[in-house]
Amino acid sequence: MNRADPIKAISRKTLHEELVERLQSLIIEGNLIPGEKFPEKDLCEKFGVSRTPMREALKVLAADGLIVLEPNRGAWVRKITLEEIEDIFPVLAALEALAGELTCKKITNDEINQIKYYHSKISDSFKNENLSEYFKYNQLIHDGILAATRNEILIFQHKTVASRAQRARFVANMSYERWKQAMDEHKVIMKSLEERDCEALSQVLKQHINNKFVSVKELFLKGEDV
Amino acid sequence: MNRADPIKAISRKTLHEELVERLQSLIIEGNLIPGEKFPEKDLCEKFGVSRTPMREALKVLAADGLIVLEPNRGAWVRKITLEEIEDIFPVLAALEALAGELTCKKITNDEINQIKYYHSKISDSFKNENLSEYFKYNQLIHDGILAATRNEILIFQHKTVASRAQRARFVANMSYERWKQAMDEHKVIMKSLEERDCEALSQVLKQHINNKFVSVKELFLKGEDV
DNA sequence: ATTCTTTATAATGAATTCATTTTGAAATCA
DNA sequence: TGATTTCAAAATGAATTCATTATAAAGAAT
Repeated sequence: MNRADPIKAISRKTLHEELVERLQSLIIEGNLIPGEKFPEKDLCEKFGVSRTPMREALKVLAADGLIVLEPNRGAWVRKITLEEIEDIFPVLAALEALAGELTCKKITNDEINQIKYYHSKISDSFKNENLSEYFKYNQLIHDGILAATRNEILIFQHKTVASRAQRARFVANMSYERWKQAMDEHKVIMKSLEERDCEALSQVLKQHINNKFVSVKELFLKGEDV
Repeated sequence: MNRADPIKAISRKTLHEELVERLQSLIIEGNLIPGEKFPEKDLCEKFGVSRTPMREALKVLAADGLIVLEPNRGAWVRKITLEEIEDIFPVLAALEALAGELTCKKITNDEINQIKYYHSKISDSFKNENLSEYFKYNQLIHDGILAATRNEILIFQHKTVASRAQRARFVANMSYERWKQAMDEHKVIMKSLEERDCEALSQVLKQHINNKFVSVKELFLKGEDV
């Protein structure tokens, strides 16, 4: 599949695919409460589908680890524990480090320019203290780096692990200090990318995740909910 | 969940769970031919189940990337390409490297002794040129190292990626030279583990995968089937 | 003969139905 | 009062049924 190919195949979606996506968003964005049981019937009524495609979707989400299915007992959104956070971030850091190495070797100048644009936007949002804009461009930058690795397996695994991290509501919170730190890290990310310094990029991406790890863990211990 | 806990919860399995496991084995062991279509009806008859649980299982396998589902067209075992092999192994190497780091810090003496036992068995199987025994104990050693990381996310992601690698039949083939090289690597793995040298263990596990990568790639290019 | 329609068959998508298990409230007993 | 048992209602597991889409063979047209 050529990335530059402007013609994309028309993707026809089955109900269960649609449901997987919608439910994933609901869970990641925290609209379904962890630990709370949700009966199939209610979900089916909300989405206006029968139980068959809904149950298919639930199996997929369970395989991804977003929900827990107990035979004959039903589905729960998986609770986030400190232990899970401590498991997730080192794996995410390792995947980001690899992404840094690979991206450097594969990224095109056009792609670097695109990310430079996002970087300028993210600087603006920091100056304007616009947090939701920050998250938007942060996501675009990191997705851009991942896509440039040209490694479908890495992209897929990263997405899976990142979505589990995302569920910690704390990921979307930041102290001003952490925000400032993150901006400094982003500067180093951009610099390493432009210089195509693989080692440096790999290291700073890993450090970026590890610093976020520290920040998320602090917020989790303070909040102690989710 | 405590690993040492001798009492395991009785696991009642639903049909679809059973099917996922059985189909996974069939695919990984190469009993279902990549690229070949398999109609639901045939599978249902073979396993003696109705379409409902079978279809649930297929969705899960598709989410794991073992099969491809096209709406209204059915299911295929995903073909392995050179590109996929080249994507898989670097990710696997990164995960193994992380496993090495973590294991060193967490592994108990009992667990090291258990792995030492497997190592003695694997040396025997090399001497006796018993390849299937070699693979058996190789699997046990690597599973033991993963389990000792105590990182459920890492264990899960590693399993997913490793199962995709496993599908390359070539993984289960080895030249005598490669086998000898692998045995040398195993010696270094054991030494690093006993000395709890994190850095060394991480490096040798990564190298172990990268050398396997080279060997698998060669066999793939020679064979050019699957 | 080759290509294009047409149409019957088969396969998949999704809703419904039936069977089994869980759940929780009412009834019973200590 | 509190614990245990019983049983009806609700939820889930799985099979069946119905609807829609793909497939491929037969016939028509060039």
